[in-house]
Amino acid sequence: MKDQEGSVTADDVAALVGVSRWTVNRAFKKDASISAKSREKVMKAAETLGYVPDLLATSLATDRTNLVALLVDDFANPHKLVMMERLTRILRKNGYDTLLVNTSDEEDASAALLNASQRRVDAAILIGVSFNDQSLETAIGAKRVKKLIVFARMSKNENTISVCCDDRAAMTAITEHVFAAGYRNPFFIAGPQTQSAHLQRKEIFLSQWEKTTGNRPKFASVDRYDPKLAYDLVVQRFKGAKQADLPDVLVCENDALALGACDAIRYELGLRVPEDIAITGFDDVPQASSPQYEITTYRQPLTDMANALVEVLEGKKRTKKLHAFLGRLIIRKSA
Amino acid sequence: MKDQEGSVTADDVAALVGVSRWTVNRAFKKDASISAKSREKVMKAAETLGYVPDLLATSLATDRTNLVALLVDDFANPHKLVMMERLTRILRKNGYDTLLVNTSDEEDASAALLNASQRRVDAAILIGVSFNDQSLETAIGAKRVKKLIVFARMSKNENTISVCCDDRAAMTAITEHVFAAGYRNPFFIAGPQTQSAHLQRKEIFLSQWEKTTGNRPKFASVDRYDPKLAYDLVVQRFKGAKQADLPDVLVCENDALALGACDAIRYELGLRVPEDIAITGFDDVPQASSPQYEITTYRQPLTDMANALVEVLEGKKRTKKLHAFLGRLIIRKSA
DNA sequence: TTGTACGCGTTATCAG
DNA sequence: CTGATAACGCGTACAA
Repeated sequence: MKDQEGSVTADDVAALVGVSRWTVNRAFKKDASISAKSREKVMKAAETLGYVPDLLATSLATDRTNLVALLVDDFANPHKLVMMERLTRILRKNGYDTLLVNTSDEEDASAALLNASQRRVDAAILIGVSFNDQSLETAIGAKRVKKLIVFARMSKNENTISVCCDDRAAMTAITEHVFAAGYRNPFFIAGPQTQSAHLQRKEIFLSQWEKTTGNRPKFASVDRYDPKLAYDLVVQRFKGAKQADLPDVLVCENDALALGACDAIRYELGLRVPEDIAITGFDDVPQASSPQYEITTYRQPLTDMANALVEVLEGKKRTKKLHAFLGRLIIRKSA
Repeated sequence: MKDQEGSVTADDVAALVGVSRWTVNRAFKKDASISAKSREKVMKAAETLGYVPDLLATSLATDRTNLVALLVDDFANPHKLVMMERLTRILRKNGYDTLLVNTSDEEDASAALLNASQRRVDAAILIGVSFNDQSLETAIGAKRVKKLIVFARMSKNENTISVCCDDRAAMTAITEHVFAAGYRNPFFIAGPQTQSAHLQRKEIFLSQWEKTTGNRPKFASVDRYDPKLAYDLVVQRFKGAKQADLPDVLVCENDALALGACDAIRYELGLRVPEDIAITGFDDVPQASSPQYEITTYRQPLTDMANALVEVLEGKKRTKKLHAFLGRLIIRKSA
């Protein structure tokens, strides 16, 4: 026999006030036809009883959960922390709660997604990368997930909506800056290459650079956005290389890679940044502005993007497949 | 008129198989009395129809959601990313989903907590710091939250369960190491001081050091676990100070602070780490092992802690108020 | 403005 | 082992 069992229902309040349960419900509904007097009485009683509507029951009845699943897979990328903070805050401000789904473990990924769908999330938001194209298809195919949104990336998938930064404008700005700064021998470090959640940064940079200078830069990619992997890549690729074979600037797909690359240049190649090899990143993670790094980077308009995301959730925006926003180039010392 | 409306219910499956809805349900329940044959038929039909039990309805009926709220407030601390990854993964492995609640905005905090409780989470897990003592009290008082667990911290609150690292053992190890390494003039940098989710590191270090050497170290604290704040603190406190007034080691409450302090020593004071001033941290965040920092730190047994957390959720562990685990000192170059 | 069936999809429990 | 009834807490639609 537990205490009074925490669960106060609308009936309890109704009984106390002396009205029907539905009147109580109306009191909690924004634009319901109820007399101010009734509402006031109800609210007061609710207060003393500690009643609040049960979202579980509400969701079950309305088929709207106000819950979204946030699928994340690369926890090694510090930018994820920034994104999560911004997204959860703005979503909450708009009445949404966030289910954090860790899909870094391939096996669990589909199970996790399935589970989220079983909770009838209003939408699934991908802010990961290497999310299995296959299970994504499955999820959509089964229509279990009402909306699938790819955040901060493009998606070629037909059934998906992308809310992201305008990569073309961004990389153009970076390219122009790098060129104007006098660098002539860039090397591009890319992240994982997937179909479902794609980034065009590499392609855009390569073609822009080729258009400008006539030659196509070399590049390489790593499997995850993990500074350590970028570190290893730089070591393996450039340690002991002849001066002539070294690039004069490393254009990185994002800061996570840039940070690792920067460490490698200094501690493994024994060279200086930017004097010997310059670096650019993307995202403007907090670390990028640390005096140790001072990475020249590009800041995504996260708030705009998050707000657009909300609009997509509410169905305000037309079912446009792509919502792209302009960010800002942040010039620091690294390039 | 939407398509077939995604929502396949047990009734649909039942109709297809030619049994009652309850038989279908039993097929999905681990230890239900149902013939193997029936189950097989049901499962096959479910597969083709794409049926999975609805967790909303299940929760409503069972009063168990298998959902926990993760309350986070200091997103500037990179260790949070590590914790979130570990927790979500282990929770999921044990059948729990995670609601990520951002409480960094004071105003939203209580609303967010209330909202989580309206979803009937099985427990609320605090991995933040400056969580408002007041709203915590409110939450517990209203009995809206069944279990309140403070992760990676101590809590003086009676109605709370702590799952954390043994700070006494940890700080003892750090103290001994620092002393053995020959440092004699330490300065402690602490984080925010709250009641609800407390850390004893400062107190323990101060008393241990005093016991060993006879003098009590000086210390200072910042409002958030943000490298930038530690950076500013070091600058403000030591920039331009006389050699004699400088400590020979900065013992930091965690890596977030250590990283910022390290930057300040090098870039603002123009000194070397560890030659001029050494540093120790806590948590062993990924960055701490970067060649730029090489921070001597202490790694919490996160997996053990997460598993203990699960046991608390399942009610296996006695309602012990505190569950502490032993971590490991990681010695690097910074001290 | 207020009150009344009925349904949302599942589980617990009892009858057959 | 299987079918049926009640209940979880609330929303919609309609009637009063």
